[in-house]
Amino acid sequence: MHTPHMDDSVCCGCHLTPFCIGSEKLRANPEFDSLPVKRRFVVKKNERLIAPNSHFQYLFAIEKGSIKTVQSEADGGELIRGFYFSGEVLGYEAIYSGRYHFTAIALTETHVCMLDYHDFLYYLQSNPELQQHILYLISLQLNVGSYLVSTKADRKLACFLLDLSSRLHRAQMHPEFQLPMSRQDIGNYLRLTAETVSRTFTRLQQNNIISINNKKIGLLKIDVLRQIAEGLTSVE
Amino acid sequence: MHTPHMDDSVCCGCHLTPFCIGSEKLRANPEFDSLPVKRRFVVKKNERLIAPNSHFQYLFAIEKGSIKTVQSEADGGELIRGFYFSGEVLGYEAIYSGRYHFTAIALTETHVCMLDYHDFLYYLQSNPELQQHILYLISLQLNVGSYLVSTKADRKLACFLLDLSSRLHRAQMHPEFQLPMSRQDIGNYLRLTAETVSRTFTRLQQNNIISINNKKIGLLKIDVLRQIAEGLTSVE
DNA sequence: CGCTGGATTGAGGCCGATCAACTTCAGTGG
DNA sequence: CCACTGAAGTTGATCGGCCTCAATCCAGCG
Repeated sequence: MHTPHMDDSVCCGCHLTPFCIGSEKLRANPEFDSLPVKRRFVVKKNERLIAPNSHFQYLFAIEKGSIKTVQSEADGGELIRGFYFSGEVLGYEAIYSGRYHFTAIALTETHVCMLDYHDFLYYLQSNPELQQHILYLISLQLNVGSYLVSTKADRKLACFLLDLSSRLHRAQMHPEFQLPMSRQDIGNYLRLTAETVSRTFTRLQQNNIISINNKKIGLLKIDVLRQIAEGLTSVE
Repeated sequence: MHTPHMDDSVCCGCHLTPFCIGSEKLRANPEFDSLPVKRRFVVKKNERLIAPNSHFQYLFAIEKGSIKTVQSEADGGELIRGFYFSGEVLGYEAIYSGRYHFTAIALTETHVCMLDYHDFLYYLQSNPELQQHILYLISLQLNVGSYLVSTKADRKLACFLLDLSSRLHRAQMHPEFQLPMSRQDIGNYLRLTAETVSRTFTRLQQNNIISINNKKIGLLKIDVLRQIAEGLTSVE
């Protein structure tokens, strides 16, 4: 991990905020402890947050920014396991094995909170609401990226764009947004080549379903995009 | 759900057994409560355990047998989301939405325990060890089926067979086993056609990497199979 | 201004889907 | 026990979509 510098800005929150310092609830009931946040810091673009195969110790809450987790394959290829955006929590996959079987890299400047997992477990004991909430969050995680199994490229990309449009802005659906990752990253995630991603974007644009200008995406016909995402239509 | 009949046989356990009736630990410390098991019953082959889109209320622990979860798609196709075998627990995916977005069907006669989720949460409060254990189990679940994103058919199937060989017998790796599901089910899970599954099996057999006789599988060269699973080699 | 890496576009080949024929298997009833 | 039947599995021929490789375009930046 590159030497991160501490973050003294105002926290804009994450999925664990209800249990964290300064939440409404905790201010009203100072007898409750807050989540044991180890420290907050900033990871710069293209810097590494987690080294591959390193020992699992922390969950990372992303306050602001975007992260990719990358698994290098035996054949030399790189597989992107997931993208994580503002508000989301990263690291659950590593609990079972005690190791992060991936590298985590910031796609944009990213503000992160570290939560020591053992402290977290200890805090969990005294907080049944968090017990329920954490099961909810991991359950959500189990359903993320289920569209990866689609076979058609246009379907995968339609799902991907719809997914991004709601996750990039803290679950608020936005029809316009900036792609934080490259075509290659998208391809590595969806198991397509960058060329196929590019071609499919072009076709979607030619049909006026999306607009695309480098990394700037606009969803023009969301209903059509949803139909493609469900496999009911194709482009061209 | 078809009218299930109660199971009065001896329990052979599941991933939650350490917290359940009759475990070593609980017999030694009778002051601890046991997990609130609602009831045990048997689901016959091809019968339904969970109706599609039904309200989430229970986690299901599979004591013995095999289950598939099926999601019907808008285009009429059927996607198999997962297979569950002896010892495994089914239902985490439904926590976040409060609904099972799938059908669960028994592939073979299956013995199941129902756990009411609200009772489970209540029990969880008083049991930090279970808190830790359940996070471990769901973390494991997050990593199941990660090989689905492979692009090549032989690679998917190699991963699938290795996965099955260890999961079918309570995490004990067995080089010989019986496939509980059809070629079509395998295809729907791996996003291949039944024809491709059949052809790939045949090629693996011709190279003496596996033996296959209808549903009976033997893994002859596990090291080679692992290489294929990692994308280092192909068949033929 | 040229450099560099990402993005786009084009031509050709391969793998898995599709469609169809055939074989094998499991279950049923005579 | 065998004959029948429908489902599951295998095998073959063809087609199409994505990959591959290569050239070009473009944006950001010194």
